[in-house]
Amino acid sequence: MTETASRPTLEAVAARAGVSRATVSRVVNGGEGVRETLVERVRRAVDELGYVPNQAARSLVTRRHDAVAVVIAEPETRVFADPFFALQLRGISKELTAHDSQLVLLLTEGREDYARVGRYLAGGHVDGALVFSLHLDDPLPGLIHGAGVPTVFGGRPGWSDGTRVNGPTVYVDSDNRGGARDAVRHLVGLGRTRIAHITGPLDQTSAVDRLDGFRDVMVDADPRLIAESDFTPAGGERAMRELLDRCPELDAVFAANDLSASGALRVLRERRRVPEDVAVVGFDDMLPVTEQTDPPLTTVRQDIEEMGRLMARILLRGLEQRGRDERGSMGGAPSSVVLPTTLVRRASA
Amino acid sequence: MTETASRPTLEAVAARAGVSRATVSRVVNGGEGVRETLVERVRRAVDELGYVPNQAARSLVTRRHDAVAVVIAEPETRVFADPFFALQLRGISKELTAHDSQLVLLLTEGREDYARVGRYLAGGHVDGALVFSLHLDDPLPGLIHGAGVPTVFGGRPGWSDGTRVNGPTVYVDSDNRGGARDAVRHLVGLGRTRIAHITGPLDQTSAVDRLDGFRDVMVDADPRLIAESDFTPAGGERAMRELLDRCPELDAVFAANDLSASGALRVLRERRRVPEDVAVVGFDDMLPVTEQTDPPLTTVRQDIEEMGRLMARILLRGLEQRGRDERGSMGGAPSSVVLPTTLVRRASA
DNA sequence: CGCCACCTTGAGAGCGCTCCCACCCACGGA
DNA sequence: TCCGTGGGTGGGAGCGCTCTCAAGGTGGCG
Repeated sequence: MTETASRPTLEAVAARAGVSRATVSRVVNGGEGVRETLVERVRRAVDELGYVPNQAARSLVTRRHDAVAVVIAEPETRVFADPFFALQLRGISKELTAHDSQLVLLLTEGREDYARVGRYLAGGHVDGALVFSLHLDDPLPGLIHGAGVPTVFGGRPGWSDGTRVNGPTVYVDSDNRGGARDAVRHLVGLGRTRIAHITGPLDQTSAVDRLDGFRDVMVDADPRLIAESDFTPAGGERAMRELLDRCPELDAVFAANDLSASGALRVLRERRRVPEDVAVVGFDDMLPVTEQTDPPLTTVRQDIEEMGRLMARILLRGLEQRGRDERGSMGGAPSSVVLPTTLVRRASA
Repeated sequence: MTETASRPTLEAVAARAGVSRATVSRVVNGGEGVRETLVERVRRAVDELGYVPNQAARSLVTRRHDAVAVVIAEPETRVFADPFFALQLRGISKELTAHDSQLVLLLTEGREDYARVGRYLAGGHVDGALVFSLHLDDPLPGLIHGAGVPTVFGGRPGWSDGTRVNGPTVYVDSDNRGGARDAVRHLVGLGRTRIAHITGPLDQTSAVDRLDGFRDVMVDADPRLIAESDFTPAGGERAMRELLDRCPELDAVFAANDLSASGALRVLRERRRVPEDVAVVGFDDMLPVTEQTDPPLTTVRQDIEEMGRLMARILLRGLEQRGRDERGSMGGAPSSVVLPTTLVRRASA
């Protein structure tokens, strides 16, 4: 804890450089249309005084904040057990930094917090928002729409009745369905015929999409070969036991994520040989998990950091646009992006 | 991406409620010294108009931001592989939320980013900072001190020459040394005599402290029983192999964290029985790791979320103090806190 | 009945900045 | 020589809020 010195103002710099506030302001903001000698002089004054613009004063007039909120709506502890968000945050952070924007992190603990988030966003503290981890029928998109803040979602928001609440929604997502298809096709290509699926929590579109991808390939899959789970290792164990009970003859498992695959693998190791008897494929390619399972896990890679970066990029581009044409030319409304996935072969399948 | 409506101002609320701006301001900020009937009236006007105070305008005059920066200075990818930060963030977030403060996240990628962080902090955008993951001789504390921002560190900062750069530094840390002692004593209590230690990266005070704790108990430990590592599972594997080579007769291992313990365990499983031949203790009690190793890992628990919460609490308290006595009464300068750890017995030792 | 004290309210200044607009000063062409 | 043009500069308003201070109203007490 140390003392804050009172910081120099534009006025002070102007006085020192012997020019007006307006000129200093121009220099500080790029120096367009100011004689080179003056620019020099002002720059020197800025350095000497250690001047740093007061962001509050600036925002007050520009109505820009150079800040973006990142909303992580995930009450469950699970989130913190996997590096998913950390990676996305990292991608976001990099992109925002490159655009001199700040990252305001809003973590919610259950839906009671939604009101707070809504209030904050409506309060015009940030230029835009990046929102994660929505569940089916989540009220957050509606809330955010109400707040009137430009937003990009991480993962496709979904509603159980298939409608969109309002307006177009921009999101960045992985090609979960396509990736799942690739995974299952790979198993088929290995000659497996009794392929099981351990799902994620089906109130998340990513889990639903992966299940759909599974079904795309296994068109009339025996329902006993599908076990609902929750993306956790423990859940994966449970589901795997269930599957083995119901269908001892299964010869492959596609788990909706690496974590649940690792749980499944633990169970399988006691009763089967992997991949000889049962081949296993995961999803995500979370390195610390996939490389250290026994055997190493074949999985579907998605570039999580890139997703984060892309979300930020799309949002910032939208904000720029919006700033440029004062009265919304419908020109380049940003649209959603679905990133491709790739199958990563390791030993488990 | 949606449109921002122009938001109502204090003025508008005042007009609607038929009072002055000053009165509305009073009500919005707690309503002290305003007649109850007026408070009512203003509150209603606020609701009807959906008024939300403009933070920029407010900060401009109060010089407070109700925002705290969280600086995570960790270039290595490793960070994102363990839930450590996520948990701390969560604790911090909870505490800040309870005090209506926002969390501005500053992630750095290597030291090139330090200047940016320094500039940001010096820019007076936030009321204080919480800083993590310092390494030995890290320039960040100096930078931050220069910026004059009240700061609480996560983990004890350290300098190789044993000095502090300047002024008193406030930090929150676990009792790494004491926890390590407990772990090793537990192994001794189990009758183990040839106890090895897998260290963390020794440019971090936590790793050094744990090593010191190990040495406190194993006063003249054979240096061959100490293997330097890096807190990762892979590093743990490597170190374990090294130890087994050098000292095949070892009968216990204290790993500086759970991740490296899990790596060690993987190696041990192939060559020894755990815990019969070799007992293993970790550190952190990272549930997703400790509960799923084979066998489940005995470890030293630290309450990471609580550390985060405490850091925030100390910082906020300091800020309050500081606000109260305009000219720093030396009264209650906040001081560092070291949290106790507890040994959690599972099957590995 | 008058005076003083206290509580509530409003007026107004000003936080530090941006941005519009008017001004000044070369210039160049008529 | 005079006026028009245009780039460079400064003046000043105002963003939305807080906070000081003075004005007004009320009650208690002499």
